[in-house]
Amino acid sequence: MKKAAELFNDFITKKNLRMTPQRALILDIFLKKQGHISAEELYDLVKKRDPSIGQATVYRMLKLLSESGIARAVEFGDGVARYESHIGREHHDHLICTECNKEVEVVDEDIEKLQERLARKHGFKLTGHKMYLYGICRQCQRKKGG
Amino acid sequence: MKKAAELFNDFITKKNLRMTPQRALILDIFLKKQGHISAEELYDLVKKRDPSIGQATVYRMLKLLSESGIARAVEFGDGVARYESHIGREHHDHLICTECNKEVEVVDEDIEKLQERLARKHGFKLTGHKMYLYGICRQCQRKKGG
DNA sequence: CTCTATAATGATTATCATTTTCATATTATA
DNA sequence: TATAATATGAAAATGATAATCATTATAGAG
Repeated sequence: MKKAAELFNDFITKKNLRMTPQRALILDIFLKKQGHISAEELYDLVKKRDPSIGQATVYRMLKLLSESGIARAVEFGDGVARYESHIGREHHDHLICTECNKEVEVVDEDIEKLQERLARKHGFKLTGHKMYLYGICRQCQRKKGG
Repeated sequence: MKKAAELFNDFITKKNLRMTPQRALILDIFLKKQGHISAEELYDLVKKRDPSIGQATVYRMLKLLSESGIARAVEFGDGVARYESHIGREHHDHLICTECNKEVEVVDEDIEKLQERLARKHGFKLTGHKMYLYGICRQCQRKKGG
């Protein structure tokens, strides 16, 4: 938690921006929330603690969090941007059940290595990736079978 | 080309929908366009051939194309949905240069196998995936270096 | 071929997430 | 504190997509 707050302060300073109570509160709430969160969900949480904060501020803050590398966007293809904390968390990809929308965070070192290799083969220097695996989870397979 | 048109006809029939000149034209243009295309880009192309076609029809058609398995959505995270032909084309993933937005279609059989394995490990039956690799292409690396 | 029920069309409006605007308030600093 | 720049919140604007609805076109029955 502390590390992220420091990182954000560094970012703010470097960019000649300013720390404000609103930003501090939004950062705090964002970091405490695990998993992914949309701007609106975050706004709802923020409002509970300070109803005077506007949602434009939340949107603006999410942009700053992304730029600073503290948050990163996760696309689910439903037209809503979601963000997750990118600091103090392991990198992971997403395994999603297309029946019940359950989501599991996964990592596979071998895949990561092959991604590097694949990019290099095409002359690219890999800087990041997003991988979404879609399938049917155990429970939903049972449901369908029964 | 022919195969996709037949597939769409089968889909249309099975769903008790109807083939129309508009749908035929949009399908034709969609199939001829390689790479990915947004609803608006497709609409612009369609308008050139028949200015009377409305964009609602294009949106509706893209939905049908997705449902029928002829098109599939590609997310680029810029808030615009793009589609690409999914028939008569090899499956592929995307390698994108974050500097110049150049995009290369890639496939790696080893990665595909590991994805299967990873999903299975979590009890999922894999039905599909999306993988986006982000990096800096050769030219842009040079540019930065020079 | 004609009739008929139903689906498709296109123009328009609505929706929903996100961004911008702008007047006001707050901040860091001199 | 005074000042210049940035941040805020409310509201309006935007942009992509979806829904509405009156009209038109289609497939199949006869």
